[in-house]
Order: sequence, then C-alpha cells, then structure tokens
Amino acid sequence: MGDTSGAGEPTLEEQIAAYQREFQDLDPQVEKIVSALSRLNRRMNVAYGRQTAELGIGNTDWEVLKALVLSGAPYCLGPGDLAKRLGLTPAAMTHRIDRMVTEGLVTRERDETNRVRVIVAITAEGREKWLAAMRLATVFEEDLLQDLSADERTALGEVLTRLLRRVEHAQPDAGGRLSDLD
Amino acid sequence: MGDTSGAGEPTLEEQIAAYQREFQDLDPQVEKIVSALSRLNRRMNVAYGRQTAELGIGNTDWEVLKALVLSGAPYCLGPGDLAKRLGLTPAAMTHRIDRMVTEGLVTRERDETNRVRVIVAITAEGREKWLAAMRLATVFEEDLLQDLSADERTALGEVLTRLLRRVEHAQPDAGGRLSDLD
DNA sequence: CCTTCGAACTTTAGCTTCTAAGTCTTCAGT
DNA sequence: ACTGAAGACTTAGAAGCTAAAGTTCGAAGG
Repeated sequence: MGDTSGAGEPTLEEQIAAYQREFQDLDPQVEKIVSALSRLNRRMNVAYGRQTAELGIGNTDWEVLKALVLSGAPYCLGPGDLAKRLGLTPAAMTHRIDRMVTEGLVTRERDETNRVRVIVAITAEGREKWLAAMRLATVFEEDLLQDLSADERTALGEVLTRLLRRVEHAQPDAGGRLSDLD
Repeated sequence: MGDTSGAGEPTLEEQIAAYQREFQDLDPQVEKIVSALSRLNRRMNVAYGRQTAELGIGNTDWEVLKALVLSGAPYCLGPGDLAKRLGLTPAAMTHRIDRMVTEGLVTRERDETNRVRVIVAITAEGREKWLAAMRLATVFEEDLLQDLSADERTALGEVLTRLLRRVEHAQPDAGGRLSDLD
C-alpha cells in the first residue's frame, strides 16, 4: 500500500535518503559509492555461494581449493601455511581439512622427510571442482560487467586498485575473516 | 629470500598472475575488477568490525540498529519485519533481540493494541552507539576516497550503481546473508 | 648418548550464530 | 464460544570458530 517497497530490502536510493534523513553530516556521494560496493559484494557472494552449492561444496571448501591451486605446482601446502593464507587459526584449519578429506577434495599425509610436517594436497576431484567453479564464476563475472565498455573497465579497475592500495597501506595485513571469495 | 611476499596474502597482481597461470580463459581485466571489489569489501568489513568492537557492540548488533534507525520514526519494528529486512529467520531474530535487550540497545514489549505483535524499539543508548559508529564510519570512508576527485567519485558511483542494477535485476531478492554492512 | 626445547599439528571444551520444527498466545471469522 | 491462522518464542541441533592443552618429532647442547 505505501511506497516503502514492502518489507524486503530498500532500494539504494531509498536507503541513502534514509541515511541523510537520520544523519545529516553525510556526503551522499560517498555513501552511494560505499553502499553500492557493499551491496555489489553481497550479491556476488550470494551468486558464488549458489554456484559452489550446485557443485556440492561449501564456500569454505572453495577457499581452501583456491589457495592450493593458486599456490602453484605441486599444489600442496601444510595446514599452517593454509591457515596463514586464509587468516584462521591452525585448529580451524585442522577441522576444515578433516571435512575436506572425507569429501575427497584433498589428501593429508605426513611429510616423510620431516615427520612433524603434514602435507595437504588437492585431489583430481578437488581440482575439477575448482575448475568447474571457476567456469561458473567467469560466466557470472562477464555477465556482471557486460554493460561496461573496455575503457570503462580499465578506468574502474584502476580506480578500485587505487582505493585498495590506500586501505591496504592503512591496515597492512589484518587477518580479518570476512568474505574472502576473490 | 623468495619473492612470494612471505606467507601472508599475495598482492593483487600476484594473485591475478596465478589465476592466469592456472586458468587460461580468464580475462585479466575482469578479474582485476572482481578481485579488487572483493578485497576492498573485506578490508572495509574489517575496519567496520574494529570500529563497532571499540564501541562494545558486534556487527550483528550494528545491523539491527541500522535497520531500526533507517526505518524512521518512531524507530520500532516487529521481530518479523526485522527478520525480513535482515534476511534471516524469525528464530534467529529472537536470539539477537534477546542479546540486545540485555545489552540495553533495544527494548522489547508487546503491542497493547494487538497483543500478538511485539515491538522492538531502539533505546537512547542504542541510538548513541549507532551515531558513534556512523561518525567513525564516515571518517573511514572519507579517508578511503580521499584520492578521488569529485568527477571520479561521480563516475565511480554511476558505474557501481549500473553494475548493481544489473545484478539485482538478475537475482531479484535473494535473501542471502553475507556482509550486509552498508 | 641423552636431555631438553621448540615447532607443527591435533584434540578438547566451549562460544556464537544460524536453521528447522514444534508450541504457545492472540486475533478474527463463523 | 469455537476454530483457524498468524506471530513470536522454545528447543534441539548443525556449522564454524577460538583458546588452551596435548602429542609428536627434529634439533641443539651438555
């Protein structure tokens, strides 16, 4: 009946108007950028989540597979290395690896040259799942950017990396754990 | 020793190079944008998390306070409405409200005109915390965008809303629950 | 040679936050 | 009054994390 677009999520414009109403010293231009970034990312995460769910793996599995593949040949790392790269504690890593071993995505075995160490390696199945997820992701990403010209893409990439540099310089390597799905 | 920048997070450039190495049919320009978006958002979430933690509230509390304030006067909603806006189940909402009532951020009472309904209202303390969080957030956001000229900000806002429109049109209102911190 | 120290991983216990399913209360219509 | 539907709460349980203690092994020093 009203005009508040029901009970769901307000539109970006509605939300910015509400912010200005409740908090005067707010630059609407800044807020527009920040809110759009945030929403965009949420939508992307939802899309990625759906895609990985279709493949029968979780977002957490996907993160680990990504780290292993991007580490390069021979595609294996220790739990400690993985934990550092993913920004979580060794204990959490142990649990993830437990699950992923039973799911057949990775193997875990002791390093025979130094029996304190453990080697986590991606399996053929894990690699295939990663590839399949990447294919789905690139389709989604291409579609997302479809309306942008080559020049606009270049400009956007440049501006975003500039912002990123700024924020990474400010907080050098906080091990935060939120939506590491890049 | 090496050049892999230690065990922490790889740089954006390193990561894109690794992607290209492991997955050929990938447009580096697209990947640059997507990865930068993702990282930027993670950093922002970490920053917001720190700020709210300084104020003694959690991100989940912050989300609820935001929904209440942005709903406008008289700054109260039912648990069901809140659940819809935040994209979670009524049961989860009950738990959040329980906690926030004990923390003094909101009040919960029955609606005397319709005793099935419950009214969750923000308290003075809750409102102050929200304001304080907003002040911190705007400082951070201004700093983040400091290097961008007015024209660049306009252009960035325009491009991002264009992307957002595209993705929101594609998945109309998925109730996904990831990083709703805008 | 033996001991001790430290590093790397795992285990245990507990926390937070979510969902699903069932229950209770209250309003509205017959 | 009775019944049905709606709204919120309760209970049980899953997923994921952390902190701290425990285990196992390699290496350095007596």
